[in-house]
Amino acid sequence: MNKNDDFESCSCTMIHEDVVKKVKKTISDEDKFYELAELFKVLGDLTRVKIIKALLESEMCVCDISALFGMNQSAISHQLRILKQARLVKFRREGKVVYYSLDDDHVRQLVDCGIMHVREI
Amino acid sequence: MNKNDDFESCSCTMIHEDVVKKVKKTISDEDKFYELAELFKVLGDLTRVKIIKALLESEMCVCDISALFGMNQSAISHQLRILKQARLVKFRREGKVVYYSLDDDHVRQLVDCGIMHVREI
DNA sequence: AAAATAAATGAATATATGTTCATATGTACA
DNA sequence: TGTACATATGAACATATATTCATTTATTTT
Repeated sequence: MNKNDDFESCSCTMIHEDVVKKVKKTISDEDKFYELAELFKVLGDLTRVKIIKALLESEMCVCDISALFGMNQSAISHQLRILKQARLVKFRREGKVVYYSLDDDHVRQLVDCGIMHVREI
Repeated sequence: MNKNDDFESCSCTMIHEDVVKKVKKTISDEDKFYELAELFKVLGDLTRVKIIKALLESEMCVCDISALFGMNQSAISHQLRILKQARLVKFRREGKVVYYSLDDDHVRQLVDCGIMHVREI
């Protein structure tokens, strides 16, 4: 009987079976980790981080965000869609203009946590 | 004189000049945002998030991490290098075996913040 | 010194992702 | 109803990235 029997096949020899078993118990829910990685992935882009940082200051429309960063309106729209899908931003329409803002305070906390790590912005 | 003169060229018309100017002041340091995005990008991968979650529980060697996730030793090594470069993990060597652990408590906070957003893991 | 083992690294490949361009949609106003 | 403008969307392209395979490096043991 092989030491690796409880785990998926892998070219490695397990060295500390006790540690691996203990840790394995705590990370059972793969789906949740997928979601967590997806969340961080959404924040892991310069354009999107900048958009979020801007929205931390003020609600803004697509045009103004584009102008602020000197970027294509389409590029901003695409990124806003990704932020929207991740429920990081929400929007409201007023005539032709669509205003975006942060969806909740978790976002602020999350960004602040990140800033703490890279130090002062 | 064009409204956009203070900003890089962009196909858009700025709508709320006051808002854009106000926000622009607060996001002057582009480099820091780049670092912030890089940090989130590093966390934005399923394998790396799982490694970090494992290391939240216990220091582990490369072999054991590989066995835990049933993944190639090389794949894990590559990912650990990325985590190392981002100063999210540190390591110590003991003979042939290299043990990895989290670099500091910011990491824990950051992951906890993320978990809060995607709800219970 | 040679063999064995844990980990790291480089190259290759397949996949994912961001931006641009062109165009469509939605709204206001003449 | 037609024009103008703000935004959204689809396709294309270029770039970035994760994993695998093959190999190398570092360390221990015989």
